[in-house]
Amino acid sequence: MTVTVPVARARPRTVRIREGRKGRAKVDVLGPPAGARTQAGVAASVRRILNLEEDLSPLYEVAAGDPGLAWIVFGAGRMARGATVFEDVVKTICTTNCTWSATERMVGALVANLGELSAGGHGRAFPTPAAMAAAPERFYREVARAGYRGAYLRQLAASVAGGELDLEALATASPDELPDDDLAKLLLGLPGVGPYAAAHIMMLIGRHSRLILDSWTRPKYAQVNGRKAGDRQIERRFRRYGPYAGLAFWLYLTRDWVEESRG
DNA sequence: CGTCCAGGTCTAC
DNA sequence: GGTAGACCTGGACGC
Repeated sequence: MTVTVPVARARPRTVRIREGRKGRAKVDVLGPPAGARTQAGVAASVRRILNLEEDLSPLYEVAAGDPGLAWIVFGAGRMARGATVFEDVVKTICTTNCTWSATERMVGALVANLGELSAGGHGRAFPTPAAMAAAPERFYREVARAGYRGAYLRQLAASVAGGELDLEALATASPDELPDDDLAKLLLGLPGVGPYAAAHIMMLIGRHSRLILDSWTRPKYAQVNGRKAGDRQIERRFRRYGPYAGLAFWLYLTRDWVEESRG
């Protein structure tokens, strides 16, 4: 895949990520030669995007004893993410109460109009909080066509740009300093973030306790499971996974995505 | 054409 | 604490 990532105190860079040998990722930086600082910045972004740091072995230990999920232990479970938590939160808000095509339209407009061009001009980075905060209401309404989400996005961007809200810190805080319940409460306080979005964001920052329950996962669970089930019943089924319940649920639902590519 | 609703959330009871 | 209605948008669908 090709993504454009931010680089501290420099233009964004567009990188091509491919599968290398020995399970490694091979990263090519497009455009002008990248110095040491740029390489380090790009590497940090790629690590976050691919979630390379996370140790999922506790999940695999439980999954090994669950016939429905034993297949994941080869190394499944790393959800692709944005380069920043801010990006993940914005995109998640853009998935709420609309079709996937609408999500693509909104996010595409943000990047195309507010995102900084990468060195070499190969792509645009996801817009910074400052850029999104500076965009007028009209942009969200008439260009992004974000509807009522426009106000949420501007408000969120302004809080982050103004320094009152540090979303990036949420990804590095340990469960000891910030328990899942507190994190969930904090996220639910963000504009446009409800139970679905909070669970989704938490999954992306390595807090997998919450199940993402929405109009896609509920029927998908019924399909995979063979029969319908209420939210409480679904949560019971994955309770054995404790802090990994949400990820176990997600993998249970998306097995067909993985089997396709693994054969 | 009108209605419904999609990877929900917010407010007001 | 649980629930009803409103909410932008635009595709899908029935008429």
